[in-house]
Amino acid sequence: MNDVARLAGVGLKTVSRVVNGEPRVSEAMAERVRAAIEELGYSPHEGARLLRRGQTACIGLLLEDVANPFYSALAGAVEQVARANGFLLFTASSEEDAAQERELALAFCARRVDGLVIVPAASADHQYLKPEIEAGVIAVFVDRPAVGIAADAVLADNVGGTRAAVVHLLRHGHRRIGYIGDAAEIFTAAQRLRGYRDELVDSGLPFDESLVAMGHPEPQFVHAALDRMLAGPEPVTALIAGNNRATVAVLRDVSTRPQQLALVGFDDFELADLLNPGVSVVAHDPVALGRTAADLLFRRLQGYRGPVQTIEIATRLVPRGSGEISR
Amino acid sequence: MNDVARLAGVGLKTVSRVVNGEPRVSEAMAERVRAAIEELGYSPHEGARLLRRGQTACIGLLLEDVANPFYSALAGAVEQVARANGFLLFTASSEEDAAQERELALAFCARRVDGLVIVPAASADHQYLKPEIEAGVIAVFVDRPAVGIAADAVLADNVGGTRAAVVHLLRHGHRRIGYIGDAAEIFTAAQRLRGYRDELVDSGLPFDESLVAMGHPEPQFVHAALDRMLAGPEPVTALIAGNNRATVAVLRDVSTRPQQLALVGFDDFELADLLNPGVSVVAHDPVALGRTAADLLFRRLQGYRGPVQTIEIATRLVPRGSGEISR
DNA sequence: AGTGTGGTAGATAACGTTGTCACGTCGCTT
DNA sequence: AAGCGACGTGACAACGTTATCTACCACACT
Repeated sequence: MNDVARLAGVGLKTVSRVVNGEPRVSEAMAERVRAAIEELGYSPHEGARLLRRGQTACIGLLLEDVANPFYSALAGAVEQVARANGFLLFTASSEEDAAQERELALAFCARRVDGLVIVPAASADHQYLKPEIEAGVIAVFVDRPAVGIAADAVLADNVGGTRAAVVHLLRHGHRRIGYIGDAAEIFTAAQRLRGYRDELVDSGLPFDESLVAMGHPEPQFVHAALDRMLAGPEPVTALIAGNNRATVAVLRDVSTRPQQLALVGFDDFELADLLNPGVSVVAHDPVALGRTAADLLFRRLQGYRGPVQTIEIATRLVPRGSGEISR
Repeated sequence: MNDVARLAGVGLKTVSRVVNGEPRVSEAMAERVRAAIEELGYSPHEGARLLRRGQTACIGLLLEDVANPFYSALAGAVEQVARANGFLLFTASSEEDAAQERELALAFCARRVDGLVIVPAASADHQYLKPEIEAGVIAVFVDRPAVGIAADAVLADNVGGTRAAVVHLLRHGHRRIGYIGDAAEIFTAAQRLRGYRDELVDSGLPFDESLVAMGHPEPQFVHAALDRMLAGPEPVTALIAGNNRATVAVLRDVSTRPQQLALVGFDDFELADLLNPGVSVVAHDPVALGRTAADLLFRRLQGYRGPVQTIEIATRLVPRGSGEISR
C-alpha cells in the first residue's frame, strides 16, 4: 500500500479511499491510484483491515465429522448462507471428542471469528464458551443443544420421529420392536430412545430393556445386539435403527441372516429407495437444520437481540417397504 | 494485553514472553502475569499475532460441493492433515462455476492463507492465481489439474480405471458397451471417456459415438440417453457410468425398465454392496487423494522446493455382481 | 477584501501483537 | 577494583490497514 501511494504520488489514505470506493476522491487521483495498484499487483491485506475494524467476517463451523454425509449436507447449507452474507467459513471436526471440540472452538475464537455454529460432541460441557460469548462471539448450536450455558439451538424433532416409527410398526402388527441406537450420552440418541420408549408405553406395551442396544454402531456391536434380540422365545420382528450409520450396519448384518425383519431407520440416506425392499426412514433435513442455524446466527450478527431460542425442525416418516413388512 | 501488563505491573513485552513461553522470564514475574491473565480472561488475538509474523497458519480448501460424499471424504482428509500441522482450514464450494471458484480463491488469498488446495471447476483457467503464487501462496490441485499455470496436482488414474471397466465387461462377453459420463469439459469426465475409447479400440472394437452420452447426470438426461442406447437393432448390453452421481441415476432409471444391464460405475459409494446385484465399481480413494495433496502442500510450506509434480493415485476395480452379468 | 462553505488531500494515531535493542543488576573472573 | 558476560526487563518500532482530524484550495457570498 505504501508502494502504491508512492508510485501514484498520493497519500496513504487516498489509496485506502480508492480501494474502499469511498466518495470525495477526484477522478484523476482515483485513476492514478488504480493504475499504480494494477502495476504493482497490490491486493489489500484482509487481516490487517479486519484487525483495524474489529471484525473478521468469518464464522467457524464445528461438527462431528465432515465426512459423514449427514453433516456434510449440513455444512453445505451453512456455507451457502455464509457466502451469501459475504463471510468465509472455517470448518473443523471434533470427532465426537469433547476435548477436541473445546480446543477447536477456542482456536476459532482466538482467530476472532464473529460467530460459531456448533454440533456439540457427546458429553461436552460448554461453560468454556462463556467468556467468549461475553466477549461478543455469537454461538448457535445445531442438532444437539448446548450444555451448561444458555444458547440458541436448532434441533430435529427426535422424539416425534421415533414415536412415528413405533406407531408405524405397531400398525403393521409388530409387538416386539428392537431399538439399536448410538451411544446413550449423545443427545439425539437419548431423545430418540425416549420417543421409542414413550410411544411403546403410551400404547400399553412394555418397555423391554433387552430389546435396546445403545453404542457406537460398529458392525460387531450391531451383530451382537441382533444375536441377542433374535434369540429366545420372543424374538424381535421389527427394528428401529437410531441413525444412518446404525441403519446401514443393520442392513449389512440382516442381509446375512435368514430372518426377515421389518426396519425403520432414523436419517434418510441416498439409495434408501433402491434397496429391496426400500428402506423406510424417519427423514429429517440436514440442509434445513444448517440453514436455519446459520440464518439465526446472521440475524444475531446483524444486531437482533431477542431471547435465546430453541427451534425444532419437523421429521417425517417416509414409508418405502422395509417398515411395512407385516407380522 | 495492555490491561494484563498494567494489572501485573509489568511491561507489554513481558506479557508477550509469558504467553509465548519464551525463556528468561523469572518465575515470580511469570506467575504474576499468569494470575493477571486468568483474572482478566485475556486470550491473545491471533489475527494481530499473525499480522506481525506474516503467516496465518490457515489453508483454504476449494471444492465443487462439500455435500457430495466424494468431496466431503476428501475434505475430511485435508482437514485432518491441517489439524495435525496446527493449521485451521477454510472451506468453500465453487459449485462447478469458474467465476465463483476464482472469487473464492482470491478471497482466501486476501485473507492471506498460506496455502490452497483446489478441486478446479470445469473450464476454469488458473492464470488468475499467478500473482498470488508469486507472492508466496502454495497451491496444490486435486482430482483435476490446473489450467494455464504449472502447479502440483494429485489425480486419480482415470484412464486406467475405465480401461479396467471395459476389460471387465468384455471378459463377460459384452460387445455393445455404453458410456454415460459427466459433462465433457470436466477433466475427469474426459479422461474416463478416453480410457473407455482407448480400451475399446485397443481391443479391436469400434468406438461408437451413439453409445456415449456426456452431460450433467440429471435423471432426465440419463433417461433419454438410455432410451437411445437401448433402441435399435443393436442395443447396449452393458454400461459404464462415469461418476457416483451418474451411477445412482442409472440405477434408478434401470430399476424401472424390463431389461437387465451389466453395469460398472466409477467412484465407490456406500451401500454399493447391499444392492441386488451389488454394484461393481472402479473405486478410487478420496481420502488418499486429499491426504496426499495436503501432505504435499505442507511439505512445500516447510520449505521443500522440488519441481512441480503430478501424483497419480491408483484406481481398482471392485467386482460385486452388476458387472458380471454375462451376455 | 474578508468570511464561510464544500470538496479534496494527507498526517497521524490507533488496532494487538512481536522483534530489536538498550538498560540495569547481578556474580564471576582477572 | 575493574571488567565482563549472563540474565531479566521494558521502550519502541513495525506489521498493513482505517478513522479522525487538520490543511488546503477554490468559489461564492456578505
